[in-house]
Amino acid sequence: MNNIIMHVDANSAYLSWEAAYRLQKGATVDLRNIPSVVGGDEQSRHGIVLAKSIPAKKYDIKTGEALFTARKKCPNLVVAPVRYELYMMCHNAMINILRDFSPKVQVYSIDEAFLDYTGMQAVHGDPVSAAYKLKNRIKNELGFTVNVGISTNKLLAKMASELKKPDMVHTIFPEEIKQKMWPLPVKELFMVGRATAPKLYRLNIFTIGDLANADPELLKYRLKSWGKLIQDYANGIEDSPVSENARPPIKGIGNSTTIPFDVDSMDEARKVLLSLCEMVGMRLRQAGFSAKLISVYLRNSDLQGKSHQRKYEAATDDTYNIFNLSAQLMEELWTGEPLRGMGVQVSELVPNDILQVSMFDIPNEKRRLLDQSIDDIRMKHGPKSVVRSIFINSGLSPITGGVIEDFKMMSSRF
DNA sequence: TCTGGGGTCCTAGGACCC
DNA sequence: TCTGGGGTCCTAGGACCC
Repeated sequence: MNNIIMHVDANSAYLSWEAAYRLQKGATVDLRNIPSVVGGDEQSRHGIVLAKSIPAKKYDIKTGEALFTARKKCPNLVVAPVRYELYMMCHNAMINILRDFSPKVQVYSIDEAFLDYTGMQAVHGDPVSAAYKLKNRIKNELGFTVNVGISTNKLLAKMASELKKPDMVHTIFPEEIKQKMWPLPVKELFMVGRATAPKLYRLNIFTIGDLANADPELLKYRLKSWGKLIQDYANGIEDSPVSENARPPIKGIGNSTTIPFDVDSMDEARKVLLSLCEMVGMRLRQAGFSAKLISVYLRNSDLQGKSHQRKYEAATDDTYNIFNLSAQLMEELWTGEPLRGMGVQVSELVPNDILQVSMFDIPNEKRRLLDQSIDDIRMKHGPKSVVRSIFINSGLSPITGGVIEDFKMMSSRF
């Protein structure tokens, strides 16, 4: 018997959620019906479009583009600020409804999830009518719309949910691939991004169908293993399971930020780094891991990025250690050009409970207790309740990044 | 006036060892 | 001074996703 998989995708998630929230608060205008976007704060150089309404799309406004250019395309564009706590609430409410339709739900991102409907027909009826019920329940109870894609695997379900939007149910069953998926531009295929698409164009591959029927040897020669992966996808071949709640163990924790002004002194650079390390350290300790690999990322005013990393035999979760090691890496990497952005990433994580060495390290033990009590206060009273004095009057945030509680992105691959 | 922030996975090339 | 190949580890960068 065939599997039945659904993919549920909230339409223009951040924007719809903001719109629903405003209506609930008594707003008279629905952001979804006017040209509007959710975007960052331009004053602190975080000014990009994160989500757009359908009317905004008509002005050719694109997700990821600068707010400035978006407003040039549409002078009366409404810009709403980012509100992650709201998004988390909407996410949770949406997932709870999905769980009523099947116990096997895989959260894929903040606004997408897979649902394994195999064997659920006896309870909720045929897949298409169940999908309509699900979609309408979300619309009626939560006030926003979703697209539902239905097929026999995750790839096809996801491709189906991305057909016409919003508020729609689509199927792409294997026998429908040729008719519904092959005519689409090849860049619409999952895993064909802005680097792969031009390579395919040069091979005269313009549609998903072209890719499906291309010479496998040619693809292998030009695109290595990637060629095989995307050709399989073009043919609807994919068989990863819907893995409910099985959160894969985290591999790394990173924080990066665009600084409101270009940094050109070592002193300032160290402060930014420290504010990033504070959050990395806290999240690392909260997750119960220590890290062996530390990596620093710098971005200059031309938006060129570079990184430098080093592996340490002694794993650490100590903010002070992480900061010192990353500061050293930064000094080795930085040639003094003005910096627009910086990042710190730790990986090669070791669970603290199997790590004993640092327990015997008395000087570290003292700092460990300090970190722990600061974490406790910050968890209770907010991340900025304890602030290092060097940040006072610095124009810099004393702690940056990752406030979004316990939310984890899944792998970008199935 | 330019383009955020969080992830995962893969690959190329060099170092080093046998 | 010149001559191998294989395996593994490491780093930097690039690919993709939302």
